[in-house]
Amino acid sequence: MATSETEIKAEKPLDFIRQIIRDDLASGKHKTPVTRFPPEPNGFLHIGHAKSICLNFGIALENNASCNLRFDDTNPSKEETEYVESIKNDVKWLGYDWGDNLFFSSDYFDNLYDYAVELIRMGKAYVCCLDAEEMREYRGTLTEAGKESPYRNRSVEENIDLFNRMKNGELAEGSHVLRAKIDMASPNLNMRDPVIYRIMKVDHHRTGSKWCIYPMYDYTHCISDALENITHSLCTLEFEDHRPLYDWFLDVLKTPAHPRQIEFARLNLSYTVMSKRKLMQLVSENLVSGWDDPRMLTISGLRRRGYTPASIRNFCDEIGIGKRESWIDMGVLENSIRNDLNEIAPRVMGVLDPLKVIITNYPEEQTEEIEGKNHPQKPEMGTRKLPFTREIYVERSDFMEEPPKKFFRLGPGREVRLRYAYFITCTDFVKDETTGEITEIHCTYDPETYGGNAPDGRKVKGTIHWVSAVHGVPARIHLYDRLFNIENPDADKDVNFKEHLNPDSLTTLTHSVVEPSLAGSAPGTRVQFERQGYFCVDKDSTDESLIFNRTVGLRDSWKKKK
RNA sequence: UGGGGCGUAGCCAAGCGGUUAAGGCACUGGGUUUUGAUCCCAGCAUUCGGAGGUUCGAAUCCUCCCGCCCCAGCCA
Repeated sequence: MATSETEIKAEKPLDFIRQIIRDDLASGKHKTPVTRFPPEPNGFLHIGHAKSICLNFGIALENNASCNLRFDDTNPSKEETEYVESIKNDVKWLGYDWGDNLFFSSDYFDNLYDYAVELIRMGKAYVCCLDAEEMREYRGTLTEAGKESPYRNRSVEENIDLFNRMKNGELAEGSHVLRAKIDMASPNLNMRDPVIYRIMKVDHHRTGSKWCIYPMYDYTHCISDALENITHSLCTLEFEDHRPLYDWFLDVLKTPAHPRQIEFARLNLSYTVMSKRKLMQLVSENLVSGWDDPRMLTISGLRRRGYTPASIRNFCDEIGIGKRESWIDMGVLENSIRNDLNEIAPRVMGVLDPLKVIITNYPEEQTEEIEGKNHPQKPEMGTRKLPFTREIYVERSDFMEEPPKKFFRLGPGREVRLRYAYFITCTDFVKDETTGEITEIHCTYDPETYGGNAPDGRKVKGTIHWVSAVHGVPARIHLYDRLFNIENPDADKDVNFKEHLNPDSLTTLTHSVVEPSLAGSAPGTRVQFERQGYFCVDKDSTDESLIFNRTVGLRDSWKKKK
């Protein structure tokens, strides 16, 4: 087992980042890699973050190295402790461990301040009094160089004094910023004297009221990486233009280490949105039930939906790491959870939309205990007893009054197998003439077919699932479909993404009946309802009121054909 | 029309001057099956955005062209 796994890993080609790391190790540039996952605590983690988490922690694991969890908390106006806890929880749930390496950018506020003073002393930074509007004008455009700020050549002393007064809260928000002195004519806008500190008279979730100036991302991130001795700082493509700035700070400040920033493409999934802002909007406008709504592609949503950590890790592994902006089909994610659940989920029977069947030749008071396999390919998963009675429920969709030829289920005069039980033949049905609804069907069973085989060798094409009407346990079932009804809800800039919300993304079934072995199932329990799909007991489920969430349906080639 | 990136099948993605251009998803056909599931087997790019060039040999190197993405927050 261990051998075959390592063989598989050895065969799998390395992505370009792992190749770089392998080369850096081979050349002796680094003894061991150190990575980091740097979320901003301003929202919940989603499947896109999982890609980054699996990359960074995965590299650490493969190299027996460490990956730091660092909260990038430089903007106290947007960040909250609540998110810190949810993020830690989600990373842990995904199966990763940062050990003692839990950090916050705010841990480095003192260092960052000292480095800023050093920049000023070197004549590489200055306090600028341009307001936001003016600064934009001075910055120039994509095709025209910017103009130098009139404050660009203040003396070191004046800059030190002003920066000090910024820090001491003597100056108003927006009135002054500290800027790096680089090159207003650079074709890279990030190099046109970027702001490195701004005044924000806001309490910080960790440092309280200690600071009223806060450092900007570009300045903070590279130095934080250097202070933590990160070797490879992995981020998404939009930061490619920031790399020269990343390197500039570290070169000028001569930090003890100079990590290498490498950019990779972020994950895009069809039929969903991935930006934290939009997810936040869905939550705050109650378009979903919360961050953990099972339709949300947040880690907590996927967890509640029934996804396993392994399935998410496999998914991330499968989609690979590259620099092309790609769109992954939702089916790939669904496939990864099916693959995992197919192996581990016990099979059970549950009738989502019940239709009563009366087996007219079965004794009224009789109950038989029929044995069902918990997994047809894995006898080690054991068996369970299924009570069989004269009245049972079957799936409404398993009966048709006028079935087409290829319909291998119940219809007038047709014979099917009840899974693990008997062959039954439909003899009659009752229909509500006003609504046209079939209210019950009558069948006879063949006592010779106990267990599901006919001694005379006769075959049936269909096997359907069932639950005893007297022993069945009522349940509420949530069926989920994609949250949006078009592949890319963000594509059209003129149409709000919310216009594309799928009105049928949630279907609640309140009259479902499941087999009695499921009574009292604990939240988080995952099963396969045979012929239906994989389901997970919802966190709000109780012994009195069972709730199942459909994680994903089974592949259905019959539905496809229709 | 500045700068930085990216183009291999319907969707991902290997490939790193000499291979029949990996693999997965999807799709199609067949087999097994007491889940129309799973599993198994087979098929699925004479061609790598386009055009030239270098070379005995190019998806891989060079040139030009085309297309797409990102950048003008005191957000990250």
